[in-house]
Amino acid sequence: MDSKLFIYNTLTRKKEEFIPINPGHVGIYVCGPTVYSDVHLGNCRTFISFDLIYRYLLHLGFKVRYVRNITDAGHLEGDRDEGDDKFAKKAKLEQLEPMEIVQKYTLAFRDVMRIFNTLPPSIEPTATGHISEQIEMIKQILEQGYAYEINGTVYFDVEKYSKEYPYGQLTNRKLEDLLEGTRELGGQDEKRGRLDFALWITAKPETLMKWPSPWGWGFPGWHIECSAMGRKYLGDTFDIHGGGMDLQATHHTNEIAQSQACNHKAPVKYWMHTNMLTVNGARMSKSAGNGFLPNELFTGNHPLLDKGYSPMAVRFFMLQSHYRSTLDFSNEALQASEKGFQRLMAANRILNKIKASDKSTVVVNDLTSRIYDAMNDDFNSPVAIAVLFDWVRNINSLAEGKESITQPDLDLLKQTFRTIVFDILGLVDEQSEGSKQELTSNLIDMLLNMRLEAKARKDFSTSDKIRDDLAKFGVVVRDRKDGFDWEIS
RNA sequence: GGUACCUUGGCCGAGUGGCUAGGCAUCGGUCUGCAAAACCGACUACGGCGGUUCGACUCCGCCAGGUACCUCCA
Repeated sequence: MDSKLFIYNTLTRKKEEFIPINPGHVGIYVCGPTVYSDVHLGNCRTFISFDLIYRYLLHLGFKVRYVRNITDAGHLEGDRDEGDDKFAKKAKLEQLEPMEIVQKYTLAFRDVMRIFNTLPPSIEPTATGHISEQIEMIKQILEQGYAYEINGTVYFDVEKYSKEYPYGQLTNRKLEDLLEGTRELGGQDEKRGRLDFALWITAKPETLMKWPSPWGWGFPGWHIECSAMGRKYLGDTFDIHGGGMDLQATHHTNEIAQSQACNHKAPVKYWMHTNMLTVNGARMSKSAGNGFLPNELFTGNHPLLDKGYSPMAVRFFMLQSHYRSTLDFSNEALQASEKGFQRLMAANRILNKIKASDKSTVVVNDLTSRIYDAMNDDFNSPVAIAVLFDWVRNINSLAEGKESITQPDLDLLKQTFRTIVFDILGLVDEQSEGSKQELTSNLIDMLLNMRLEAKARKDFSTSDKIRDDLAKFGVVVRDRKDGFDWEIS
């Protein structure tokens, strides 16, 4: 492909041509979940978006190292340093060891990711597994004079840093504005500057997860893990760093500051941020209590849901909007996507029934080029899906003989269509999976062949009975000119 | 309060200075023993008020409404 890939870079607020640092290779870091509770659908959206991005980069032939961390340490509640550690708090609540909490929710997270058919990252590093790297980085930042220690806690000196580097560049803000916007913090604060944040936090007697450090027993601040692990696995400067938009202002801003202060290099070339999933216009979040758990969605067991939705219908729903747009979550929207998704899958099956002829009235290359145009424009999956639906129409017309296609073109169409749908968009035809399904499908075929015979001898009462009985089990039958078609509703 | 962003047809959602995605729903028609599916066709929108322009939904300004961030959250 000689067409160019463009990526919207939060740093410059523009779409920029993607030029990897090392030709042919891409290093990408995505902020993963904090595993002290179940991930909700909003979290899933971000990881599904980056899965699309990962898949497309792979498709383009890049050798990609995709790093997505698991945050399993630290994370104070509130910006004051007297907050509780999330893991310790949750551990107390569930009467478990903090690492039991971590294990439980890490496994649950991976299950959910698998259900949504996301590819596993190349490396999934944990914060607790990289304490020494984080301590090392903090030492380096201290040595360079961008941090200070007070009573075993190490703070990053934002004001000193901002004299040399643009601190608020990721959100296009000036330091003065940020200072102005900082709220009054109640109580005493040992930090020198209002914007300073902790790199290392001293352990209190009740702190459960703590490690020895040059500053005594403690645990790492939230932001340092990504700086340390990104550097370790992807280098001082790497290609893409991603995460949800909610991380942009604080987490990523501080990450840049730490890395820059330590390495004196911009850590990342392209910053990518995915937008929020909303419910009735408001952001889905843990604290707001409007989160949906994946399982509630699959089963429909939630007051706001009319019914359950399959994982692939949900994935498709998410891919139908652009990753930088908010996406509003509703029954109607979900149902529309579910039907569209089924139509797409049906077209894929119909593809197998098309017979080649001696000339083509459709231009397969149109599909290919339009898909690349869409995806190269900042991974525009909704436009790609629109193109796919134009071809759903073509595929149906081909099956009905209204259009014709040669064998080489048909082979190309099948290959292209499936590459897009399954490899790039990462969808799965849930209906055609597994051996049990195969048996079911054979049984249904058998019954429908009997029905065909009944119809041939005009025994419509029998043929209707077969159809109606199948309908009772949820099998929808459709007659076709050359036989039949069915699906499980 | 500060800083950004958003407002598209019944719903969801792309996008562009002129050629007006797509999905779902709805209404006609074709096909069918009936039904469904499929196909064909219809419905042609861009918050309000000004401005720039030959021309704006797309650019600028103001207003209204909304959202996010500034505090843990993808």
